[in-house]
Amino acid sequence: MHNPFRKDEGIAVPRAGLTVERLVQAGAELADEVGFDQVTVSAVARRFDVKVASLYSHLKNSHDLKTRIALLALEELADRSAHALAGRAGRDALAALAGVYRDYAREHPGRYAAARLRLDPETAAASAGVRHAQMMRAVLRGYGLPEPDQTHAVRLLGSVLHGYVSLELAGGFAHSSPDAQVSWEWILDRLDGLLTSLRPH
Amino acid sequence: MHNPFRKDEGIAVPRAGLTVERLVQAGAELADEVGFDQVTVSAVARRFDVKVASLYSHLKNSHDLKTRIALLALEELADRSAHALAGRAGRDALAALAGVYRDYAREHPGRYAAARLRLDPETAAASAGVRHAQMMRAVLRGYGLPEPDQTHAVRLLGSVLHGYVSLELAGGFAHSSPDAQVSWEWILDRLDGLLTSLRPH
DNA sequence: TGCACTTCCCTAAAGCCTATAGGCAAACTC
DNA sequence: GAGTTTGCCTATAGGCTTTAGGGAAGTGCA
Repeated sequence: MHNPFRKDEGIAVPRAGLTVERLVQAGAELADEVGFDQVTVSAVARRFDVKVASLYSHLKNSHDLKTRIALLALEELADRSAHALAGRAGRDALAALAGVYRDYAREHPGRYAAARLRLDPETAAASAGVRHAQMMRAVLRGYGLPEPDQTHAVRLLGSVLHGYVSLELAGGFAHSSPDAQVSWEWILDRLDGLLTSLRPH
Repeated sequence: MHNPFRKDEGIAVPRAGLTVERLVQAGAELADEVGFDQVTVSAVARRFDVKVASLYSHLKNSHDLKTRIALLALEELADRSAHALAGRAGRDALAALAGVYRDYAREHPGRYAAARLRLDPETAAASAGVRHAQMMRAVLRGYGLPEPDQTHAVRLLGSVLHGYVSLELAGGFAHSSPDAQVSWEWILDRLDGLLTSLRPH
């Protein structure tokens, strides 16, 4: 697979070149293919055609692997969000951010599930989760809401995005009309209207 | 625990009285205590002070156990919802339904997680999930929305409820002001206002 | 009451996963 | 090229899942 040399029946067995980064990357791919809860140290070892014990010099344990995959997913999602938000404001920014979440979840369901992993406070504080919060606030700042409305709106927006994407990923809207895409746009329109109507004048 | 007789060092070892119902009930309690993903056939067997293999005459496999816990949770949640909705309409009904979801998730986090388990189509179709959909539509019917708006609104409502409850359960709103309760009410108010404004006149 | 039959929980065993300890050889350092 | 470090290995132990088969407690009927 990743290192064809390792399966040779010859005498020389080159090293597999394992690094934490490669392991986490492989774990993320595995998550997208078979589901985040199916990601296991054993499965990743199998991908590299290497014995399981070999991974334990790179990873503390199974939870460590999953946490790192979660952090990777949060980074990727934050990067995409930052890129999509550049130069946008208002409804445009809202739609861009929402689109990033939805697309990421559909392209990388396993990673998206990983990003929902509950992190311990210190890890969370050092993660890209902070950037997510900042960007969400940035989008809402465009609507000029006073506090505490802005905070409430952050929570509403977070709930809608996460909730919709989760339900769609779980197949909740499949095989029923109207198409999920139409509802998505309808929801964004209503959300935009709501936020706009909250601006003090 | 459930059957003190079984640990007696005496000769007679009475039967444990295992039934699918008791196993599922114990599994649900276990889920609330240690998390749904920690629910295992072994752990349930331990609760009844019984060997693991004994459970396999009552349960097909581990997945069967989890599915049954999910179905139990869906039933309980649907029952509570039906009770809470009786005689209510409009904003009242909306708040009642939302309150049931939120309270259930906080009282029974493991069961709530179980309720989010992805069921195969036939199982889902025969589950209380159907009642959930009906009740959500019933709440929205009170707002007199035309189609396809009503469907969009069902999806929005589902997303907000599930999203908010998930995020709160994951600790997303803990240790930050304003209090999650305040945001919750704010969100319900906005949602009610939004739905009301959509009614054709 | 006695006997057959069913039900219930058991022991045994195999397979996969996590995790730790210790070993040998490849790769780097000087 | 010798010494050190690094990287992947074997071996091992414990936990969870699942199947196969056995023995004893309960049930029904003569």
